[in-house]
Amino acid sequence: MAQRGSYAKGVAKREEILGRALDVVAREGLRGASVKMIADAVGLSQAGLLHYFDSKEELFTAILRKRDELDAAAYGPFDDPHGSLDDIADGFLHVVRHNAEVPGLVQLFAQLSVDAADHTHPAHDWFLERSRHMREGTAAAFAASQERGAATPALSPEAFARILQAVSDGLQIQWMQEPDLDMAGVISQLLAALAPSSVDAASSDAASSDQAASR
Amino acid sequence: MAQRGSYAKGVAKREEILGRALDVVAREGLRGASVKMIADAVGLSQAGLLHYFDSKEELFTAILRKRDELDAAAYGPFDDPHGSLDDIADGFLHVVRHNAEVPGLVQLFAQLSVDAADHTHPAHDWFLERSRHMREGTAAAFAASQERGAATPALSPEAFARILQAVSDGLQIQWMQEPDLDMAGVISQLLAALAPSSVDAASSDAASSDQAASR
DNA sequence: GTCTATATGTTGATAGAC
DNA sequence: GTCTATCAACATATAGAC
Repeated sequence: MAQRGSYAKGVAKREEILGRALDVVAREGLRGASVKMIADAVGLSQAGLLHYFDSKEELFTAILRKRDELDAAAYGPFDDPHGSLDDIADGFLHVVRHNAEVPGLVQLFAQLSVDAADHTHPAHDWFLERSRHMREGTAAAFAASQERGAATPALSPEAFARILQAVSDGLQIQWMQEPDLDMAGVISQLLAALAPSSVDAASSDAASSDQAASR
Repeated sequence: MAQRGSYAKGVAKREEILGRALDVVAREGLRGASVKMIADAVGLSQAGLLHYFDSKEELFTAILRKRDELDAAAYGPFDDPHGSLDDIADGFLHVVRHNAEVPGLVQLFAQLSVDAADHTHPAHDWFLERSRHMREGTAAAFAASQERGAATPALSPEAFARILQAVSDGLQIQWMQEPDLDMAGVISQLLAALAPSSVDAASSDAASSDQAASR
């Protein structure tokens, strides 16, 4: 079963590099992230690193992709179109809380979000697709919750999904500026206001998260 | 009264440059804004422009400051701590709708928001202060609205202010990626769900804004 | 597969002529 | 007050040795 040849090995090494890059970026943060910084961090030369990733944008996108992968594994796929709103809210809040421990990734995500708004940016389509996919699951779950009478009828499911996503992205920017901000606490309150039933379970294990919605 | 000396002239010229820069940036858009781009746009050399603004950051911050100033003049100070939630929502939605016509400013704001998260960035304090100031007015108005029973009690005023601001910032990023997105429509729906009375007046003159919350 | 060395471009800022 | 010319610093990407 031992795979032979450079292809499998290259892929494995690429994964290993990604894992290490993720670690370093998450911990150290990264302002004006450059290829060289990551290369140094993972113990390769800049050219050596670009042997695995053809361009800066591809590298950074791969890091975020890996992050999504790990988050989904750890906290469940919170974009599952068949999940209940409770489950989605629960997974979502876990991810948000986790984000507060990886400032470098939040910073990288925010920076790339802005850069990738350019329609010619290599990561543009990935961001669009990720966005759309996440909203679809959220909207479906919200619609189901509305039918049960558990969520407010004042909002269209699409608007709710947009809002949840926008709040999350926007809070990350505020949090980068004010690290004391309790992102999960604010989102919990929003969910409690719009879809009361979805929060009871999700925030029961996070009694500390509503101490300060803002400060 | 004709002021003499280079100081007054310098200030006037600086203002004129700012106005022109705002115009061009707003209309043409601006990706990865550089000093040279703006210099070209306003018809100066790069060095000529930096004669009025000592650094790149100061220039960009001045442009956004000017934008706030003009918005406040056109749509009222939506951060007035004594305004009603109706007035604030009204002004806020006007600004949001206006933003959809000045993509370059939205892009510049988003870019600088991320950059200025760095605590050593020259515009860091300005962003913090602007943020805090806006939220204060919103929170106070929301609290008053709650007391009248017009807004949901499920949310603390501080959380509401945070949410409104985060949604606004987050939607701008989504909108940069999907220009069809109706930012004001989404925000209207959110306000309708959280503080019903504040929307009736504010969105009555914008019947077209709820055609599509998302697309 | 990984390195060193480098090509090539851009940036923000400064010096000095006019 | 505005320009041209130039600067050093840094980026990404590539070529070629090993």
